[in-house]
Amino acid sequence: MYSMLDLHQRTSPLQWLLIAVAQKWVATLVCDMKLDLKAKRITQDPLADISPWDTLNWHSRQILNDMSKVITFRKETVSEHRLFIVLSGVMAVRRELSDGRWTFSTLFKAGDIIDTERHERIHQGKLMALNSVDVMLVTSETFRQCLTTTPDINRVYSQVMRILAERARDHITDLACKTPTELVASVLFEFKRWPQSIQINKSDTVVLPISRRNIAHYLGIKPETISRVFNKLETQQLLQVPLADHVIMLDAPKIRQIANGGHPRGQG
Amino acid sequence: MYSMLDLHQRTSPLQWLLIAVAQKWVATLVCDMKLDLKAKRITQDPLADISPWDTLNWHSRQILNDMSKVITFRKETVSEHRLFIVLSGVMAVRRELSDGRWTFSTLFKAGDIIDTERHERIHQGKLMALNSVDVMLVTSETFRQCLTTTPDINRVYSQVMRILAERARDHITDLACKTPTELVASVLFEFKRWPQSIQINKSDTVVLPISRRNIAHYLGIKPETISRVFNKLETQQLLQVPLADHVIMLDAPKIRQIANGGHPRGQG
DNA sequence: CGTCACGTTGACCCGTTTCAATATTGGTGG
DNA sequence: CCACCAATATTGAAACGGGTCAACGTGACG
Repeated sequence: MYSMLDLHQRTSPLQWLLIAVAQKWVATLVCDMKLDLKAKRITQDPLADISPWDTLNWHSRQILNDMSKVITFRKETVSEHRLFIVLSGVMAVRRELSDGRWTFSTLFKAGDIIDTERHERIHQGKLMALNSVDVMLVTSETFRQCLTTTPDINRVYSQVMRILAERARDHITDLACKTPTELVASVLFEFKRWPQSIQINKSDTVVLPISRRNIAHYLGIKPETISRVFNKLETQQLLQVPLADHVIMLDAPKIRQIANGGHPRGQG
Repeated sequence: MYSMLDLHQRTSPLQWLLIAVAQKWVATLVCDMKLDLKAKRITQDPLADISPWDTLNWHSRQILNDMSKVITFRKETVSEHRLFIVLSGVMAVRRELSDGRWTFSTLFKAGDIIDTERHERIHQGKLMALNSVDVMLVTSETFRQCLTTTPDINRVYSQVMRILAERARDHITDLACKTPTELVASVLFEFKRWPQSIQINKSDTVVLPISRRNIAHYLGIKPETISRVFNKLETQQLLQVPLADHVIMLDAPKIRQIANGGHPRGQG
């Protein structure tokens, strides 16, 4: 940049050309630097793009970033940490019965905060990464203190916790009354709302973020049943399954209707 | 009291008798007054006896009491309030599907805080009293502000919220993998942990705090199934059901084992 | 005494699980 | 690039479990 200013002092036609070329080159260089800076800023402030943490003011995010570090769980990893924010991927609480049956009681996606520190009771289940998962690790004491000192963070924290409680109640409702067909229809819409890792322009395409086997464990049914449900819905022209993890909703309203209880027992 | 002192000034045998009678009368009167005072204190500080709110210091409880009022929901009442602490009785979130099926997704007992204020989504289900329920009503703004200004209250609040989240995950696990027999066994222990309205000296007796019909809706099964399960467990000498809402555990360890997954499909 | 809600019992049957076999996918290394 | 393996997904057949429905018993209440 300084050399460019120097060039300006003594101008000749050739030099003008050189200057023009140099300017262009420098411009692209600066542009690249800006992009690089932006990329760097994003990696340093990963919450900026994740709802609802993007509603934090810059200062609050700065506090959070300063007290935390970003780490990655590889697929199938069990986390010993019990307090962090999910940045990408899917984590789950795996809970087991004594004879080996188990379920994913909760799924956590980007933006969710996982706060399952032990209180009096011991067994809470394992925290597992179903994908490669980026998380933002915070230390318990600092974070708890920060919740009392920074109302902005407390606001978002309690908002997320209430959304999670609401999702849990949704899930309970599903498990308690829905038939497998309705369960699958519901979970399609649940995944549809999630931030898709692969951006699909077709808005009616849902990318299943986890394997069907894991979906089955989340819904409390068997993988075979999920397969049969997809078959049935496909023959009814309600959806298409071009790939194992891609579902195209052909008749979203009808699927929505099924998800809300439109397929009780005794309707084939 | 003053008149009694007056009597003391001029003593005669008859007066002594009168004094004695009067003293006794006054004593019982004072005693009654003390009881009354104590009752009044309890009604003024209802959190003093309810875990985990009893761990609050006196000052914090005073703050909570000052900002709130105690009201009673009668049985079957639907509450429009969405933020309060349960003092006695059982409340539930009733959620429905479009075709009439419904479940109690969450049960709230004494000590639980109900904080289901709406965020972006609309339908969260109805808050219902399954009993006569005393609650401590707080105004949202005051309470939220208080959470930021009083760490003591914030501590208990987040403790309760985490316990509730944990209970939700328990419930999800139950619904997702357990057979009806295991569900019923589980719910017996859940109720066993609750503060019993009627104190039973026999520690192995569980008083069902809600009707079997409602238990069925909570567990996502039918009342008929619950009845059959009790029959089966009774013929296996594991428990006794002297009254419809009293269950005596004859073999608590075995029932515990069943609750944790000791009765999968295919075991009769 | 009638009504109503709740709980119980029995018979039947649909649907999900179970089990087994096969097809498909994805990853690894030659 | 292909072969190979493991994990996952699919398909079929059979069995059992809990849902459904109907009828009856019971207790609370006016």
